[in-house]
Order: sequence, then structure tokens, then C-alpha cells
Amino acid sequence: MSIFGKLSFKDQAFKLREDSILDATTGILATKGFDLMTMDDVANLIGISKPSLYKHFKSKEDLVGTTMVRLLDGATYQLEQLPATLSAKEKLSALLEWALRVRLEGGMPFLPSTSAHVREMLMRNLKYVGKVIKLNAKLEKLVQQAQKNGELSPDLPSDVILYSYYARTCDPAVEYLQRFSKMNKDDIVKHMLQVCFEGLHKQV
Amino acid sequence: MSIFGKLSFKDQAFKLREDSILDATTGILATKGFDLMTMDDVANLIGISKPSLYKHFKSKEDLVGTTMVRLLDGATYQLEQLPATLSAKEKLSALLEWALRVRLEGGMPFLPSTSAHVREMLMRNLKYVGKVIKLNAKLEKLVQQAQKNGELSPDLPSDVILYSYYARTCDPAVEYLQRFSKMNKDDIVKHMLQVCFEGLHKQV
DNA sequence: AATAAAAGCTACTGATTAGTAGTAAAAAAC
DNA sequence: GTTTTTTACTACTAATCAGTAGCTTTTATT
Repeated sequence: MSIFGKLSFKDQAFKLREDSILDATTGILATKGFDLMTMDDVANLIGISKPSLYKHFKSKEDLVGTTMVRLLDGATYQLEQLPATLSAKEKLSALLEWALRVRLEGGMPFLPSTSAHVREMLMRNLKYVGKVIKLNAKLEKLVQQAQKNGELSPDLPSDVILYSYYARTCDPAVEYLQRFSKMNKDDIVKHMLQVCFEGLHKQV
Repeated sequence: MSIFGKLSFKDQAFKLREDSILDATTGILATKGFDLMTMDDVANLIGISKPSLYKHFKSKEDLVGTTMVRLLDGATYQLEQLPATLSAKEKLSALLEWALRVRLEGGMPFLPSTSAHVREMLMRNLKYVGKVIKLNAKLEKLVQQAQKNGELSPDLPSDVILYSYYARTCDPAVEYLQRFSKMNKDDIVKHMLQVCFEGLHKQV
């Protein structure tokens, strides 16, 4: 085996472990949140020591930033994979459904909404900010398009719709339904989508 | 002045300061959240020392618990004060409006949804739990009543409506609109109510 | 005014945790 | 098989923060 091949294999293993670190971080962030997550938590969960963890990420901020970037990449990828035949509103609905399902699998930490401290930290992360802006622009366009073609309310300012849409991806009602109502995942998703687009009122 | 009178005056001052401690705590919780709020933050904000703070509350847990109980009492009071002529849905709407306005004034820390850690802590607080259960029962009744009389969707399980309703009181879209759109408070409230009950879809 | 009591404060303790120094073990190179 | 290099770990440091001991100042009482 050539040196190049071996190096490549080693790099591959390194990358694999990095992914498992990000998986662990995602899970811990989802349950404990940023402030209570310790670097020891992450290291212990995947069975390495803290200094080994610091070989991959230079700080807690770096680790969480990278985790959030990967999450954003996932969302962007999902959006791009959607069939072009879908309408603007259908795309928004499909992406929200994806986000809700990720969360129901215990995967989505919803940090930025939680605390000003975390938001500021992420805003210092240029890679994260860049990707947020890009995704935001795409979603903004979809919202405006859906308003124009009458799928979403033209009476509401588009930022109200956009921010409310974001808020639904981290709606705590999901956890309550999972925890207290023991409703199955499909039903939770179905109802959350209805509440998002149709509201709580009686349908006509 | 009698001893009794003096004691009563002192007690009154004590109660007054306790209120100002709770005010400070509410504000700090709203901005920094539980984990990042320090007892020194609270003490410094109102210009007393930490040991003086501990004269009023025996622990951080106690302080935050009392703060949340006062908040719950406020909500319950609001609900009770509403004119009996209002329908079930109108009452729910009015209470949500009140909660949103409190938040827009920087007053409402939305803890329980934020982190499992904080939720567990509050669940150990019997006074808090008792009041939550009582308020929850009232709101549950209103939801079911509104579904029966056709004001709210009878297709949705009532717990979906109830949890979604709770979620709206701490919807992060409010902060985003305030921060990035610089929309005035009345418009934010108006739009959030519309989104809650009518959803994002075009109205018919 | 002298004394007693209450209130408040400075300066500490102990626990936690991000981040690191320096050593042990394993793998690679020769 | 010996040396070099990489990898990983144990055990530390420095900072933060909840909670407290014990002193000081103010206020009330006689």
C-alpha cells in the first residue's frame, strides 16, 4: 500500500471520528443545551479523552459551531434535493417536515432561539453566518413566491411568515406531544404542519 | 408608633425589596436564561450584596421558582379578570395577547420549554407544579369548549391545540421581529395572533 | 449616651469545567 | 530490533459561581 493510500486511510478514519463527535454533540445539545453540555460529556459519550477531542476542535465554541454548520448543510441539501415540480409552499412544507422528523429522532438542537449568549457566539462564526444568510435568502424567496401565487397569506409581512416558519422548526409543542401525549411521530408531524399553515381555527 | 406598626412597616419594606428582586430576576432570566444568570447579577442589578439576597431566597432554585410562581399568578389573574361575555376562543386570544405584551416589555422568561434541566428543577417545586396544573386545567377546558362551539378546529386533538397555544406564548419569532424588523409592538402582537389562529395560509 | 440587635457587606470555600502540560503507549520508519 | 513519530491519556491550571462565615455599620432601645 502506498504512503498516499495509508495517509488517505488515516485521514478517512480521522474524518469518521470527527463525524461521530458531531453526532454526539448534536445529541447532547438537543437534550442539555449549550451551557450545560461539557466537553467531558462529549468525550465520554464516544469513549475518548478530552485532549483527543481538542485534537479535532480547538474549543467548545468551535465544536458547536461546526455542529451547527453541518446541520445547516443538511437543511440546505434537503431543500436542493426537493423535486422542482413542487410549489413554493410545498417546498417550505417539505423542509419543515424534514426538520421536525430530524428533531423527533433526537437530532436537532435548536440553539439560536434559546439564548442571546449562544446566538452571539454563532454570529461570530463566519462560516455559520454565511450559510445562514444563504439559506435565509432561499427561504425568503420561497415565502415571497408563495405569497404571490396565493399559497401563503399576502396580508402578512413576509418576515412575519419567515420568522414564524423558523419558529415552527423548533416548536416546543413537539417535545410536549412526544413526552406527554405519546403520539406517534407521523401524527405529530401531520398535526404540526396543519397548525403551522392552517392555524388553530376551524377549517372552512 | 406601636411596635406592631413598626414591624409592619419593616415587613412592608422587606416585601417591596423582594418584589424588586423578583423584577430583576425576571429581566435577567428573559435575557440570559437560567444557566447564565448568576446570583451576583441579580444582587448587583438592584444594588445589594449576595448575602442580602440570600436573606430573601435560600437558593438560586428558590429564587427562580418564586419568580416563575409570580409569573403564573399573573397569568391566572389575567384570565380571571377577563369579562365573562368573551367566548372561549376570545379568552384564549386575550390571554395570549397579554403574554406577548409582557414579553415585548422584556418581562417574560420562557424557561420550561428551554431546557430539560430547568424543567426538572421547576417540577420539583410543588407550589409551581400545583399552579401549573390548575392553570393548565382551565386552559384545557377553554380549548375543548372552543372546539365544541366551532371556534377552534375540531379535527385537531385538543392537546395539539393546547401545546401549540403554549408554544405561541414563547415563540421566538417575537424576538426576531422586534430585533430585525423593528416592527412596533402592536403590529407584532396583531400578526402573532393571526399566525397563531389562522396560520400562514391565505385567508379565504 | 450606652447598649443591644438587626442588616449588610467583604472575603472566603468548594465544586465545576474549559483548556493544557507533560508522560505513556502504540505505530512507523529504518 | 532500535529509533522516531504519532496518538492518547492522566493529572493539572485558571476561572467562574453557588453558597457562607464572620466582621462592620446602622438602627432601635433604654
